[in-house]
Amino acid sequence: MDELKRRLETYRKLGLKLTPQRLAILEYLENTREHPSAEDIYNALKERFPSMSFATVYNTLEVLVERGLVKELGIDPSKKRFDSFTHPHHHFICRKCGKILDVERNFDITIPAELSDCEVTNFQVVFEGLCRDCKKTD
Amino acid sequence: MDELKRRLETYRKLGLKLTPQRLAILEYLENTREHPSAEDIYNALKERFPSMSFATVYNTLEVLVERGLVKELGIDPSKKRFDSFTHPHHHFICRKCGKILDVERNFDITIPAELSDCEVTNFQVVFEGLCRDCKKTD
DNA sequence: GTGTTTGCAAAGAATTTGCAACGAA
DNA sequence: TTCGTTGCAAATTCTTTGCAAACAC
Repeated sequence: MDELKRRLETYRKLGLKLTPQRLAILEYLENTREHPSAEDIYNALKERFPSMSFATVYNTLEVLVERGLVKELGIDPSKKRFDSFTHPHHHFICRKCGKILDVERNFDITIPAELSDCEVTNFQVVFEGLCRDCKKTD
Repeated sequence: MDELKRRLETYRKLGLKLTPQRLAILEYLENTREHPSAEDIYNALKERFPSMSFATVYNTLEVLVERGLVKELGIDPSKKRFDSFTHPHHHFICRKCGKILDVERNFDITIPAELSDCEVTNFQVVFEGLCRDCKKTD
């Protein structure tokens, strides 16, 4: 399938070795909107790769983040979350269950003057509250 | 001084016991714009309270966050940061040194339709990039 | 006095590292 | 063959917890 070829291409361009584990991690990230943590990824893949270790997940994520293929989110204070959807977009986090939702709307935000001596590479709006499900059981 | 009285008042209203450690932590948080981590707070206070433990810092922070006196920031993926400046405001984080700056400008943001079934309690804009100092040594 | 908070040490989560064996190029 | 990657286990870092002693009220 095309998808696989694209992934192979992507990796090759970055000069990374194409191990099955790496392909699986990238594939998993690209096919979820769940903003998984390292543990989520590990759990999702351990059936297919019973011998895979956490270190591999962390190593791969580190490389992917370095190369800009994946974003590391600092939204959840309890652990890192990862997002392969790198178009600029925004997030909502449920303060009860921790679910993170994408917000794809555009906000018209100009870099404030007080940051004029910083190099601002991007920004995102983080909404916080209760998601639909947690609102019910509040 | 007035400051001390105010802090005592604040605590009393919340029904919290006024231990010297707690007063010191709240005082420290109120007098810094550094968005310190638990460790920063511990280090800053261990001279005055050589016997104070990390547990006390964490306990106190937990209580302060619960009562809304302090905000827990999820901006820094490597650890929790705390902010006693509870007016709604925004942040910039340096992706190199981790410094967090306040951005007090107002942004005109309306809750997007896709979050209409969530209860959005607040939002903040997070800017990311290199601070003035790190820009130089990039 | 009573019930909370402290301090300590130990446990627990999340993440990182060292290193030998492995495998993609 | 070569050098980057994997897997394991151990180490680190950050945070939480259990419990007896101390202290605010």
